[in-house]
Order: sequence, then structure tokens, then C-alpha cells
Amino acid sequence: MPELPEVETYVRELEPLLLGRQVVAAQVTWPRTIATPDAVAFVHAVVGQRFTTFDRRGKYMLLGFASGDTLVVHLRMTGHLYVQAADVAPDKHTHVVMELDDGRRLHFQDSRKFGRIWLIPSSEGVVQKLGPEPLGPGFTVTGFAERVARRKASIKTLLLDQSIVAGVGNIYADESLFAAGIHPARAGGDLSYEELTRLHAAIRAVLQRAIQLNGSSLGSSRVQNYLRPTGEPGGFQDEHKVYQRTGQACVQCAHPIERIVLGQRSTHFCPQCQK
DNA sequence: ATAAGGCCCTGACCGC
DNA sequence: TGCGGTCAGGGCCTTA
Repeated sequence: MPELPEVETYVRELEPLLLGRQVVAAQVTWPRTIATPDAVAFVHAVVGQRFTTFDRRGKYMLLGFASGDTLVVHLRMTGHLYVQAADVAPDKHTHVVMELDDGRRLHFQDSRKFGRIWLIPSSEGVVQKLGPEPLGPGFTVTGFAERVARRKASIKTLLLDQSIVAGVGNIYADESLFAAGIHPARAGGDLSYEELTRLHAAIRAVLQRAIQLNGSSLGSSRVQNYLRPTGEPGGFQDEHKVYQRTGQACVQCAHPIERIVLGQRSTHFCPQCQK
């Protein structure tokens, strides 16, 4: 699943491929992919736009045009953005194609069709409900503690709430809780300030390491949820300590990793290391 | 304000 | 081999 590290990798790697390029034509073959405006208006409005800025907010990509408009892209579960040569035909899962002035094409491919694209004058309306960026100065221990105080929901569920901290998804929630030694089913309000301090640091360390390794790509036996714009996989999956390691030995204590469901999401943890 | 459940989608996987 | 059923999962929506 593309989460913060994967989206960050996308933005970094798309910049040299798209900076200064102009969109000269566009096609939309699954209209629901375009959240705003409608697909017909999108095609009309995107043609002629030139890419100038490349940013990220939570799991949203913010691709800014010279006009001031922003192309906001959320990959959800299986979305990909590939820069392809002109002779690469879009496959059946490619729902939006933007032709560039250098002959290449930007393909938005998404087998589950959950991903969304907005073309809007300002990204503010789309991202305003997000909590702080976990790697930015706005993510403080005290602010984090205030947001989870008195909450009865599990800390795992709260980490997935994008209004508490932006960009953490299922992989990095599980990995962060393991790194902090905290049981995922604990109620948010039951965690001590010391535990929240550990978790806060763990979230940042895990995300930074995952960005260093260009994110997590899942194995070939499963849906290929994430590949970089170049089609290469990331490297952090080799450092997963609990995520999708059900039944395997914990790297710290050798106890088998367990899987439970919290907030309708599969959750992986070591019952011996996470209390 | 918070919590819980449904919805969108389709490839992979399972049992028969 | 084929078929039907189940699962995963981010964010948003509705309902309690």
C-alpha cells in the first residue's frame, strides 16, 4: 500500500521526470478516477498545463502547475503513476493517460480503482482535515498526546486516523508499534506519556528509514501494490519486523508473530515484545 | 465528539 | 479446469 514513504518516493522521483513538462493531450477511461472536476472538464483543463512543483501532504501527492492549479493524486491501495515511453500501450488497468511535450506519457494505473485525482486551484480543500506531518515540526509529543488522550479506540486504529497524524497506514502503524514495544490493541487513552514519547519517536524513525529505502513493495505472490515511477521496487519490505510475518519468528525474541483484526484492519505484532 | 459499520473494486486464493 | 465465495484495505459516508 502506498503510504507516506511510498508517496514521498513518488514525488522525489517524478520531479526530474516531469519538471517543466507540458501536458499536450489527455484521456480518461474510468471517469470515477477523477474526483474534481468531472472527467470531460478534467481533460479540457489539464491540457496545456506545465509541471512546476512537487510536494506531498500525508498520502496525497501535490503536483503543481505553472498556472497555479494543483494536480492532487491519491493512490489509495493499488494506484501507480508511471512515466512511459510513447510506444508503451496503456494496459487494462490504466485509467488516465497524460501525454507530455517530450513524447512520453504519464499513466495512472490502478487495478482496484480506489485511487483519485483532483485538478483544483488549491489543494487546501482536499488536505485541510489532515493532522500534522509526522516528519515535520508540527508533530510534537504533547500534541500527539492531546489527540489520543481519553480515546477508547485502540492505538492501532488511532494511528490510521489521518486527522491525528498524516500519512501512516497499515504497514507503518504495525511497524511503529513494534518498534515502540506497545501492544496495538491498547486503548489510546491508556498509554502513558512515556509510551507516547516512545511511539512518537518510533513513527519518525520507521518512516525515515522507509523513505531511505524507497518504501515497501510486497512480494510477487500478492498483488503488486507499489512500484516506483521507474517500475523498480522499494527496499523496506526486507526490514519489516511484523507486517505480514504472521507465524514467523519475532526478530527480537523468536516468539511467533500474531495477527489480529483491529478497526477492520489486519494487525501484526509480537505478543512477547509488545505489552 | 466518538465509534462502528458499509461502500467502492478486483486479483488472489481457497474449497469442492 | 472451473466455479463460487471470501478477503484485503484508505478514506469517506451514514448511522448509532
